[in-house]
Amino acid sequence: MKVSKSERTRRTIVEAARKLFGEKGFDRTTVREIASAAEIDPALVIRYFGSKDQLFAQAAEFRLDLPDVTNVDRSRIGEALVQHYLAVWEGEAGTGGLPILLRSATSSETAAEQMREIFLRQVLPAVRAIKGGRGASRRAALVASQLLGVALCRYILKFPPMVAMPREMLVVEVGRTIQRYATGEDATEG
Amino acid sequence: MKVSKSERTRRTIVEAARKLFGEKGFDRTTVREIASAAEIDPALVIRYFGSKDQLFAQAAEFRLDLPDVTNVDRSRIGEALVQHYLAVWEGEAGTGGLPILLRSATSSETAAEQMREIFLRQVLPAVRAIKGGRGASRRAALVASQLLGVALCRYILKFPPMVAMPREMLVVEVGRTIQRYATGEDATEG
DNA sequence: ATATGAAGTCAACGCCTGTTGAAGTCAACG
DNA sequence: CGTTGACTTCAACAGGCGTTGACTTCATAT
Repeated sequence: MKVSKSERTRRTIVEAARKLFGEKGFDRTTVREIASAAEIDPALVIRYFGSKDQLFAQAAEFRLDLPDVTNVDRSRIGEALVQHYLAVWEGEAGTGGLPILLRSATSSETAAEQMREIFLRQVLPAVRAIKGGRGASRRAALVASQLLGVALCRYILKFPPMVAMPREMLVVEVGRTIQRYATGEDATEG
Repeated sequence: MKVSKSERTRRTIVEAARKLFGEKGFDRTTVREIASAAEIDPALVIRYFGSKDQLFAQAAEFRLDLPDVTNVDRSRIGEALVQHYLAVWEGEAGTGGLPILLRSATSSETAAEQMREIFLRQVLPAVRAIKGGRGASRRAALVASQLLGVALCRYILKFPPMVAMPREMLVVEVGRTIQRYATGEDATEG
């Protein structure tokens, strides 16, 4: 079963939208720009997705896919999480859901709400799986704060030392923090 | 020497601008809204500040005023920094420079550049003062990532557990992380 | 009282935005 | 060939934006 022509255009539009939303955020991306990048008419964007907001909602959808850490060396859980997280950010190269949301969530309540959803449905369960208990939601929030902070400084604000830092160093340094937040205990040395 | 009338209006405008920029970011705040909040004509805003961008630049200016930690118990430097940082955020209640910049820096390169300036001129020197050495800029970047991440989750994205967490708990938990990043060593217990 | 200059208002410009409905194109099918 | 139906374009609307220049208001100083 081949994909219909309309389905192909839909995807072209979403791809263009992802790229632009991820680079400039919701407000600074216009329907006309998206259409131009997809080499079609602006009206078609609306016809396919109803409105700019609905297109954004669709473009921003994604799964964080935190790795299963139940069979990872317990003292290396933090590193494993950071490793995966950075790979997600660098892999999707501006077309992924996280950059899109982070770029827009500081000024759009809708996007902020989507971030809270992701925290609730994807980060919190993962942290709970590592170590349950009454403090799980707090620990998850601390984990999220450190991970989002790293992405903010490295990929969005582009603080030079943060950009220059090799990935492995981040994995080790930030990994230790995540380890403590997620498990409640410090990582053992080297 | 009394303040002239024009000076008073100038300040009214900046105050209104600070409030709105801090709540909704640069793009979603209009000159007309600012004027309306200041109870004057939109044209006056431009007359006084030249353009919306110049008004923003002025409204976003601020000093982080990181405390002098040279005479603080060395094992409590992290806590002291977090304590001060949270006080800044909660004190300025949406009218301070940091919320304004953070709300806009994800989609405005100008605002992002201002954030890099603050990192360079205010955070980096403070971290260097605690412990110099070749890794100071990296450690400062890690400090910034954690602090900005906390503000993002607590004041902007409003992750419920992060909002609910008492300030003292944040000071202790995040303080430990900042302690390690800033000094290169862990905090001693209790 | 009248002139002066600052302080503030008004209406409008040109531009860009998301969105709409009618018209057009083109391949598939009777 | 002619007609359908999916796919796409075109031109335009209504509204909001930052910004401008001419006008009014008003306190002050001569």
